[in-house]
Amino acid sequence: MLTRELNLRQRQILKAVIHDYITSGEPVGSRIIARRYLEHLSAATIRNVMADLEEIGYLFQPHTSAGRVPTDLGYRFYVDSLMQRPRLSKTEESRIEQGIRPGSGQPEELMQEISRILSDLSRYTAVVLAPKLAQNTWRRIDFVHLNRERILVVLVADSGLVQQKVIAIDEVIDQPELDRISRYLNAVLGGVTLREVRDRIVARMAEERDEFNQLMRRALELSNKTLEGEEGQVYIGGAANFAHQPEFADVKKMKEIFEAFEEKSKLIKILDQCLTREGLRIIIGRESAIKEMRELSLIASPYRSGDHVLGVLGIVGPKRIAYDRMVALVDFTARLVSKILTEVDA
Amino acid sequence: MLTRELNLRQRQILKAVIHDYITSGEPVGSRIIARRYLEHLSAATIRNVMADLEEIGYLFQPHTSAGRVPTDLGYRFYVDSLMQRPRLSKTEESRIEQGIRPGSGQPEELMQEISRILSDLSRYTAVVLAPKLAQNTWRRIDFVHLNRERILVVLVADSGLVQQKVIAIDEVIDQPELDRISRYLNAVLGGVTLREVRDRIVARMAEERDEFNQLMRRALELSNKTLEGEEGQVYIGGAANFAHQPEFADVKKMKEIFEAFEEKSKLIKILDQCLTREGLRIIIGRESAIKEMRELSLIASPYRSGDHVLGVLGIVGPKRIAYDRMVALVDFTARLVSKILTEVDA
DNA sequence: CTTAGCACTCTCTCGGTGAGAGTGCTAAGT
DNA sequence: ACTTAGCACTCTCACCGAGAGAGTGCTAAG
Repeated sequence: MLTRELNLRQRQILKAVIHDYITSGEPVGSRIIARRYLEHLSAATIRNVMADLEEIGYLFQPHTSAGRVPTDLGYRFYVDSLMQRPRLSKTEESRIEQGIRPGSGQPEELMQEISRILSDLSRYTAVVLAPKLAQNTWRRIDFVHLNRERILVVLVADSGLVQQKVIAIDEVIDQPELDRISRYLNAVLGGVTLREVRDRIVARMAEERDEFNQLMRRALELSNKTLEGEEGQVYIGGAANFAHQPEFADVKKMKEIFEAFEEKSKLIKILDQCLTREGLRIIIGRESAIKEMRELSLIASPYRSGDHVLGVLGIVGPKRIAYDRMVALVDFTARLVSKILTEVDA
Repeated sequence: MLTRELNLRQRQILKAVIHDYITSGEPVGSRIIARRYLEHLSAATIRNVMADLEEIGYLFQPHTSAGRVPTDLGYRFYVDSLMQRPRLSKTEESRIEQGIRPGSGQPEELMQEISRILSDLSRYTAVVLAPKLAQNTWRRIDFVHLNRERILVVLVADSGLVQQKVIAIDEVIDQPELDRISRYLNAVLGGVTLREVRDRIVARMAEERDEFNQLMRRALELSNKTLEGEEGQVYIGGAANFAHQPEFADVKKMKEIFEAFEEKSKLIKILDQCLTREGLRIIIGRESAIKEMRELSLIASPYRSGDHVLGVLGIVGPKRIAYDRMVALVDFTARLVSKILTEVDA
């Protein structure tokens, strides 16, 4: 497949087909392209080119006498080589800025706000992967003794976010001892993940050959318990927007999609992939290897606090989504969120 | 309307119509009733009775040559006077008991588990209204100083649930002072809501004529801030189950419903009504005064910790839901959750 | 009071038909 | 050599009408 060997005319026509299909949702014929996009050419000429594009695998014909529809490959070429990246309007930018203001510093609120504003502005479905305890870098840790077996761990991230977790312990540790442990941990903390803290403790224990230092041992145990068994959390906004889309008018398809959204584990798997990479990513249809995403596209970008990637935010929509606008939207939002989480508050 | 003046035969026939409609989803004719439910009567006789029931307003005919469908009033009479209350099977009971085990003591988990098990077993949509800070009675309160303006409030309920909230304060309060305040509040706490604590402080301030006692003043302020601006939280499980239902095959209706679920405020409003009342409640179709619920029924029951009603759990489904089974399911679950939240853990 | 019989009404399914859209191919034009 | 007009062909979709099926209300007889 000579993906990058398209000549100007082929590129123009592919672009036109995709644009038209994105707005209309109906297979687009040569006539429409000739009239609406390339007036100096006749329908017959365009037909020839379209036949070529179909052969390369960029277009597809649902049936003999229908127009053409882009394939996954066609969209891929479009987003990689054809698409321009428009900016959002000032109005939209300020709507986002207004919409995302984490008052309390609790991640839940921030995630809700992000998913809300993304789904409102896109009219599609927003997905946000929350920061994980393991991923985040922390400024402070506190332990609150709840009862004999349970302790509440309070973590304040460098970004100002506050996360909590209840952990179960085997031995009784009283509050003064907990305070000592947190003082000890806090001394090591600062711009560092909990995993790194653990490693440092282990290193220090080795170095000091003091394997039975109770304080260190307990600090290690509490850190472990805190990191233990954490699964990603996804916030979904505007799932109902799928009902707008004519291509999901079929109830079976709708059901499939809604079930996929409820069974969040698959979604987390895809989003996790975006977590490792830097920058915005687009996953089109079958590219995702997940059955339910066959007919969907994901536009997602990681967000950071400082240099640490914390989570992912994005939009899920039909493959005929307005990629250019959505890229602008997701990109702007991710940058804004990163900025908010990076500016350390007093 | 002489609602309770139905004779035996009318009751039998109404019950038969409702049972058949609930399982089949199709308008039921006199023939079917005669064959399947009341073999000693002829279709013609049943037709006469059905005509009567239609006149009273319990049945309705979609068109001249269709069978009958129950009206909201018909369902209402059924659940009030006709329905028996079966027990769940042992298998189901133990599935629920297995499914609801709040490990961490964080309400989120418990709510998730409840909504999951309810939607799994009912094959409809589960709704759970989370406990509110204001409603709950507390065993302990702690404050963790986060930074200049923010404090984390940690509340341990009598039920063992742990809830947190970040509040913003105007004046700087350091950790030792926060500890003093929490000691003071803890002394008043125990089987009591935060609102009552506030009232007691106010009373004591009045009594001691010591309006400028800083400790009390600050304790009061922190309690106020904690209660401030709390909105109900709803957990929804199995929304995709609506797609099973033939009556929502119409995409427009589906969309309406999904949007209603996303816009949770309306749902909260309905559930709040169930919060005040004791015991299980059934709301059928237009009884709810909320447009989106027109075609839906809600079966909900409050759950308690000790004598305090904390929240509500229930099931939303089409009006032709299997009321008897759902009532058993919701009732059992509410009792179980109440039991879990009442048994004080060590 | 119950029931059999009957005419009537309404819906739903199915096959057929024709309009419309779009194509590929061929041959002529530039 | 590329472009375009013309044309036959294919496929879908909306529409129509007929007929089966289901259920009713009414009447008259048991």
